[in-house]
Amino acid sequence: MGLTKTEQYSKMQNELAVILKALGHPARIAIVEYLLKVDQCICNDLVEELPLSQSTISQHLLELKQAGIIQGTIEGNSKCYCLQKQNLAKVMKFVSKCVSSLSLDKIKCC
Amino acid sequence: MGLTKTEQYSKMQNELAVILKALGHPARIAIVEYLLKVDQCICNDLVEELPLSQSTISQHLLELKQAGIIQGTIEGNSKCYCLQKQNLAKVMKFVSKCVSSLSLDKIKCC
DNA sequence: ATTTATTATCGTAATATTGCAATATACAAA
DNA sequence: TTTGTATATTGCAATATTACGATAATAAAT
Repeated sequence: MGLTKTEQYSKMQNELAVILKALGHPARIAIVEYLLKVDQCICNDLVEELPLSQSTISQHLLELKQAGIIQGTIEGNSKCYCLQKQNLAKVMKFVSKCVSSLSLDKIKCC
Repeated sequence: MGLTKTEQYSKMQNELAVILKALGHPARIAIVEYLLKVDQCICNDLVEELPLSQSTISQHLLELKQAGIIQGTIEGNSKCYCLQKQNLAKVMKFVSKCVSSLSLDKIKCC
């Protein structure tokens, strides 16, 4: 098999999974953290920052972009990348729902 | 290659990536949401809830457990699963850092 | 002791991911 | 027009993931 049964889950579950999966790699975490620090950057900045080749970083950027975590706009002969609020807010909402119900000690655990 | 260069990133970046990756699958999102609803459950409850075989669900539960998102304790001849606060809080902290810096409109974007 | 219920593990197949080098594309500047 | 800069794409190899059926392991119940 090797195929996720996407059609069996809700739209929200699939969307969340895509976003979280995109964030589920140390290089992409590093990219997001770098963007938090410098606000915006081009691909080449990351080539100097991370221990990966240019082509690999370009692919990680594409994955983050397709998940809606970053946006990239053409600027001259380079491309400016920055974070996108919307989808990070989705994760925030999900996780805070988890954590808040846990911290209220409502949950009877084992 | 096909191998993530784990040793090149910080401990925090790797830990976060593991947790987020574990949450990056609709079935595992569904499991977490189900646990939020029912507090605790056994594997068989999920077999009736999700469109997956018992063995597949068992593997998803293992992955969530290894990432520290849930815990499972033996209870008679079954196993009781429930959410674990600690690691969800880690994600929460990361994402809220992202979102807060974005919502403050501090970021100059493209 | 045997059956039943619950979960884990093994083996397998299909697909996806990770990473790089090489190449292609696009634009700016000389 | 050629050169340089920045990014994307392609092709490939190694590894990981997803899912299932079959089988094992464990404990409770009959």
